[in-house]
Amino acid sequence: MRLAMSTPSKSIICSSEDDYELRRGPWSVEEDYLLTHYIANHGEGRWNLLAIRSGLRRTGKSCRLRWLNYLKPNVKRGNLTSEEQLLIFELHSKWGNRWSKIAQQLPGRTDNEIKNYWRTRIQKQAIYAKFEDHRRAGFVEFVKGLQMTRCLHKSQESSPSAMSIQDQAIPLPFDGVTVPHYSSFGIGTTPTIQITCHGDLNHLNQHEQNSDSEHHNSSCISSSESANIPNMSQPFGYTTSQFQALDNCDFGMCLYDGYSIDNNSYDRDALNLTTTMVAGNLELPVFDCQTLETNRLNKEFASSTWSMDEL
DNA sequence: AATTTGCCCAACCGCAGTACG
DNA sequence: TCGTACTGCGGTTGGGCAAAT
Repeated sequence: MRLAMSTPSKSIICSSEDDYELRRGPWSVEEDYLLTHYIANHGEGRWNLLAIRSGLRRTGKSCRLRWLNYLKPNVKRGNLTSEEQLLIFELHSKWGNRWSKIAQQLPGRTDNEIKNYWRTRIQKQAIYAKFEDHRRAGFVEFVKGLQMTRCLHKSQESSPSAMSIQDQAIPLPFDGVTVPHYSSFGIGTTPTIQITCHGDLNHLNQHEQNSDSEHHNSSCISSSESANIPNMSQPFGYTTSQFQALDNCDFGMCLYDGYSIDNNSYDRDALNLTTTMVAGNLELPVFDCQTLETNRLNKEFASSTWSMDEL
């Protein structure tokens, strides 16, 4: 048995002594057609047999993977929705790297896709923040904390005269952050988006007090709201500079009824995002965390205004 | 404009579990 | 009961592409 790089379509051809060549690498259109056609006529399963009878010079495993991850009709293409992302967070905190199990809860999504999503977008961020064990209790809150940090940066960007909060050790109110009731929104209903956070938000208040008064309402957290909040806990102790790096995660869109709402494009008048204090809890919007290029998002943030008034 | 860098994702690999003769 | 083949899962790799330099 030998391995050789084949020139056509850069695929690798594995040639055995009996001159039977196994193709590897990217699938061609013809191969896709052969596989789809065969399965349409004979059904799935018996992958090794399928690989032989269909005329594909692929292993059964390769055929199965291609079918399940790409060719199967119900496979969804494109970016994960906000709802799917949050569901992944929740399920991963519950089950860990059980990708196939998680994928079962996301119709049309493959374990491979979810795994890739996690690795490229979430795990990377967690490692950067030295939060390597994402199965540890609180990782979901960590992820949501990223969302909140986005909100803080948002407020900063919308208040040009505000004091810089970079490099200040600002404790983030992770504990008690709860999932918003996104799943209960009905089409056509007015959602109340909630994030609850326990603790002292006076540092945020201080930041606000240093802001120009005309931008005073631009923060996600108003002074009045943070006035009587009990002491803050600091479960992870991230500095804002850490989170600014984490900020590269694409938390740039407001979750609304399961749809991603671009900061610039949604109809703000149509939104009724209530921000209320309930027993020391503060409600904040939830952000999408994927799908758009980081730089583009940053530009969008920089150019958009997103004040409490608008909310 | 050319080159480098980093990201994303399709595909591969190895292992474990299951089915079957 | 055992051995083999098949299937499924999770981890890893590498190519393509776009952004950055």
